[in-house]
Amino acid sequence: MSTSKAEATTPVNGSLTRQRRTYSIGELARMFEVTPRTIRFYEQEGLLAPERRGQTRIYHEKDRVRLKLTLRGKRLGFSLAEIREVIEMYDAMPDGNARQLKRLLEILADKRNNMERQLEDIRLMQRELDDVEMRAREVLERLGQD
Amino acid sequence: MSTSKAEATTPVNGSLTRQRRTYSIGELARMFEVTPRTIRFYEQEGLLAPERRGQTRIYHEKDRVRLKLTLRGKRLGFSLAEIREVIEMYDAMPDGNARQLKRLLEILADKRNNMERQLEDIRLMQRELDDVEMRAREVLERLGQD
DNA sequence: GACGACGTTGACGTTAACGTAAAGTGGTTG
DNA sequence: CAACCACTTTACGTTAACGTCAACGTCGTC
Repeated sequence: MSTSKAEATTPVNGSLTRQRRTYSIGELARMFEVTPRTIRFYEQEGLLAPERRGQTRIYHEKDRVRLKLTLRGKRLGFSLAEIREVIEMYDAMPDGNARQLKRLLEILADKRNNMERQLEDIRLMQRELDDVEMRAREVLERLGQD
Repeated sequence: MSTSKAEATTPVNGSLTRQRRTYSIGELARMFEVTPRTIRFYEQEGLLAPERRGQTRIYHEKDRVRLKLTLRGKRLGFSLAEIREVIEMYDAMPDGNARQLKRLLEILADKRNNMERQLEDIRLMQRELDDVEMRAREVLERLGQD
């Protein structure tokens, strides 16, 4: 998990007021700094279901958003299976039966707990980092003086 | 990544005012809800270096803290290799040369960026969860009325 | 002194999440 | 038309992080 910056938000809509609705796999890959292989793998795992023009995949806004959510979920440590579960339930929502919906709410509560824990972890970890950094700077100081 | 609760903080110091300094591998495992195998693996990967009484491992407070930090790091998505890198540099700090220390500060800055990004991710994810939950509740409502 | 609980070291197995290489298709461009 | 992309499928390879199993040693106790 190294540093990077790109988040690939909504495109800036260069000319007209609602266009550029589709993407190739390569475009999407560059946008999010993943490989096409990764995107195909996500499809194979049921996280994406792009349109097909013949053999080649055509991605729309919806697919892009899904990919974005998927990658965000990954950064938060969710497995692809977990992410898929939520996505599937979300898609099945309109006609979902009560049991399914309650199950979904359970999962969401679980994720929420997870988020809370991570927030706490982050706070603690930041303190640790502060501490280590302080010590490191002190040592550096002394090295400079001698 | 499922839900659980134990964090295994400092023991409550039952009788005297500074005791219970060592742990067996099994105790530690139960404390943090991992298997002994996991703990041995972390040692093999250079994250722990417990004392040995003959063959058997003896863990002190220091080791327990390290394990705690390691697991926290894991929950935040760091690899064992990354965690080890930080631990090693931390240990080598007192006599670390300037280059090493600067490298450490770089790594820390990197982790910090990571934390920031995760905070943002969590905020965004929480909104998504809110949204999904709302819709789910709406659908449930309608199911109840009809 | 047999038994069970706990510890030890190998060594091989497993899963998730891709990487990589091979071999083919379809379009456009000099 | 040949060369070059970008895309496709199939399939085997790889890495991290353990799980699992075998075979053994060491206590305490019944």
